[in-house]
Amino acid sequence: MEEIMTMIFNGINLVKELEFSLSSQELPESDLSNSLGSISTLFGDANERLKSQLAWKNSLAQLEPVRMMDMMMETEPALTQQDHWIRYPVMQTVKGNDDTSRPRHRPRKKDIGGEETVLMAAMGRIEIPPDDNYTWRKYGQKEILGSRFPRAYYRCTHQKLYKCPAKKQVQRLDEDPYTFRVTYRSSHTCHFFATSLTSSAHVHATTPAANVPAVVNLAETMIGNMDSVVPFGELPYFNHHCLVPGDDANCEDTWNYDMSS
DNA sequence: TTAATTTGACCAGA
DNA sequence: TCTGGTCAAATTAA
Repeated sequence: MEEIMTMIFNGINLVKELEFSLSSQELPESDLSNSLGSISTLFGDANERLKSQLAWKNSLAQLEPVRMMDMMMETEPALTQQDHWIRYPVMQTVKGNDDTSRPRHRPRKKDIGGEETVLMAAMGRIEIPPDDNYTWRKYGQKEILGSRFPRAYYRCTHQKLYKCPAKKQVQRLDEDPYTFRVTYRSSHTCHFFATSLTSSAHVHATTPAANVPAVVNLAETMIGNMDSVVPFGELPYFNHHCLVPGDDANCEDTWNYDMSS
């Protein structure tokens, strides 16, 4: 983090130098271009490093939320709960729901299948939840009774193309505007992820929590394409076994973390 | 031009 | 009848 702060301060110094040069009108256009390029590169690099750092912490937390929380509390016990969420975005499962009762004309939440609600911290003090490595398309927003913030409704971008039923709702918490309650409904069947198509081929199907894609995607960001590093079969994968095709209610979903198989 | 977002209306369940 | 979830036309962004 210190390195990132140093980069930011260096960028600020460059801006100040540029400002001074402009005010004294002693800067040729070629130097102006170089100066702007340096500033842009410096802030861009700092931003990228920051994003990588946050994504890394986020993905670790998604793998083992409880253990990660314990580890972080051990190392920084003085942090408040809110500071903790802001600094280390953590995904916490709140509840599950597999109610699949009563068919209706228009598919409603109880028809769609599995439901999982997680709490996700904003990436810093901004009003958007962290990326979960899927591409979503917003299809609605509603003011919710008793809530200060509206609820946003998203469906998978690939809904039409691949008939992917995945949906999610995002709601900011009244008590903590920097925390989002994200409710995932139905699993992705599109098998594609926002930024990594190559790695997605290794994942047989997807789950709402999307843990593995996040890790694979992050690893690719850090060390390049996983194809050249991790042989197929050594990645954890998701089994989606249906007795009746299309009948999610009677499917068996399991993660296989056994690297020896 | 295409894709995504916004937003008011509509629908279904409680 | 109220509320939450979805639709779809209009608008905006890329």
